[in-house]
Formats: sequence, structure tokens, C-alpha cells
Amino acid sequence: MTELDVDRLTTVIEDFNTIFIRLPGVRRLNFSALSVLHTLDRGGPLRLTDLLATEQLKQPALTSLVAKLEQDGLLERRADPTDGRASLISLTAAGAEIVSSRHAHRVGKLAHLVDQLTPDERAVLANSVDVLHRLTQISREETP
Amino acid sequence: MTELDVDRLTTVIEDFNTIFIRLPGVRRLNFSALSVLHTLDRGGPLRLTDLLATEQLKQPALTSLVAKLEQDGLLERRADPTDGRASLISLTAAGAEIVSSRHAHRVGKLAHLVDQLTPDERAVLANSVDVLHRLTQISREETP
DNA sequence: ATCATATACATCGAAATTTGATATAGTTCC
DNA sequence: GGAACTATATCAAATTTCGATGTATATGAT
Repeated sequence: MTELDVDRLTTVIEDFNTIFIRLPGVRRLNFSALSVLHTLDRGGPLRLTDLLATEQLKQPALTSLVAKLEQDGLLERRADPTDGRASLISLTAAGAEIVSSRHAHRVGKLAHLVDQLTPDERAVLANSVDVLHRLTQISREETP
Repeated sequence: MTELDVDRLTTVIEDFNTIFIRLPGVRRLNFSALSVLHTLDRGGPLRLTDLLATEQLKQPALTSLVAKLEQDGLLERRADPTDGRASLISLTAAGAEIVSSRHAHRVGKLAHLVDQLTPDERAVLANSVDVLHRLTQISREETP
């Protein structure tokens, strides 16, 4: 049984990400904006503070980014019924469309690469999907 | 044999990356700067134009970013002996240190998560490393 | 050789983004 | 009801990025 080399795994993922992440820009949205849209797409409605935990931004920067994305019609804010101070932020259909179109772009790119693998290699990849998913879950359980 | 679902693989990697990429900031370096350092760390000395191909920036923005990183002592430029117009950009020891410290941070984080997997799951991951590496190579061969 | 054209990079000013400090409004607990 | 805390907003300054354009070097056709 092969021993797992975490250092090499890390390097390989870092390099893989240079082709996975860098997509042509969409609609003048920078990395911060896209990250916010992605987080909202995954997490349902979130308060500003919860978004803040995930994003690499200070609160005032996030406030103005959210305001801008709201103006662009990509997300919407409504009052939090439980807490008068807070607002709940969620994607609009247009916002979700951007996330899913970027996802589709990646799927296309990846499908093209995967096509060039041997059936055995594809099977190895298929097996790793659930493990990768587990890793993400474990990490989330630790940082709730 | 399991069939590979590329759509799901894409989603899983996207989500995994939310924990893999987002690290606490270093030395006021933003995403663009870190990406440049990473690319240089991998690719040896590069001309500005070659860097441009990898990074999501326009040339004037990259010129000023490189100038700033040079001032910070993280990279250095020397004249290209083959081409009087160009300069060759490479990391200094300090620049390489930043890349490797971020790498070490990721290794630590990942090692901690991997520890919580079963031996079988670790083996699956170990097998996938070479396949993931192949995917990256295939992509690079297509976009030289 | 010479001139036209292409390439590599720099410079400049404007627009957009992010930050730190601070303000405001709502909530909780005693 | 008031102190302490939390969620978000505002504002000016610093940083980043961009589009347009300039300068120097290289290349290719004549």
C-alpha cells in the first residue's frame, strides 16, 4: 500500500490550482467579489459577520463590496427578523448564474483533461472524490 | 469500477480550496502578489511577459507590482543577456521563504486533516497524487 | 544598411478597492 | 434603565488596477 506524502500532495494541489482557479475574468469582478458570491452560493443566506469569517477582507471593505454587488443585482439584503442590527445576504438569480457559469467553465476544462487519462487513472480520481469531500467536512467541523 | 463524475469532482475541489487557499495574510501581500511569488518559485527566472501569461493582471499593473516586490526585496531583476528590452525576474531568498512558509502552513493544516482519515482513505489519496500531477502536466502541454 | 513594424517594458493619470479609525444603532445582561 | 457588547455603516487615506501612451530594442523586408 502506498504511503501518503502530504508535502507532495500539497505541492501537487498548489500546482493544479494554478490551472483550476485562474479563469478569464467575468464582468469586472475581482477575486474578492467572486469569493463572496461562491460562499453565498454554498452557504444560503448569511449575515455580514458570517461572511467576514470566510473572506480575507476587513469588515468595512466587505460592507462596500456587498453594497456594490447589491447595486449590480448579484445579491440582496433583507432585514434579519431575529436581530434588528443584522441583515441577511443571499444571492439573486443573476448572482447564482455567475457562480454556476464559472463552475461550468471549470467542469468543461476538467472534463477535457480527464478525457486524456487512462480508464485506470480516471478510476483512481473517482475514488478520491469522497475522500477529498471528507477532508473538507472534517475541516469545517473543527472550525464551525 | 466507479464512474468519474467530473461535475462533482469540480464541486468538491472548489469547496476543498476554500480551506486550502485562504490562509492568514502575510506581510500585506495580496492575492496577486502571492500568485506572482508562487509562479516565480515554480518557474525559475521569467520575463515580465511570461509572468503576464500566468497572472490575471494587465501589464502596467504587473510592472508596478514587480517594482514593489523588488523594493521589498522579495524578487530581483537583471538584464536579459539575449534581449536588451527584457529583464529576467527571479525570487530572492526572502521571496522564496514566503512561498515555502505558506506551503509549510498548508502541509501542516493538511497533515492534521489527513491524520483523521482511515488508512484506506489515506491510501486512496496517495494513489490520486500522481493522477492529479498528470492532469496539471497535460494542461501545461496544451498551453505552452 | 535602412526603414517599417513588432515587441518588451515603463510611465502617467484616473478609477476602483481595501484599510484603519470611528460612528451609529440594536441587543443582552444585570 | 444603564453598561457592555455586537452588527453594520461611514469616511478619509493608502493601495491596486486599468487604459492610453511613450521609449527603447529587435526583426524582417527591401
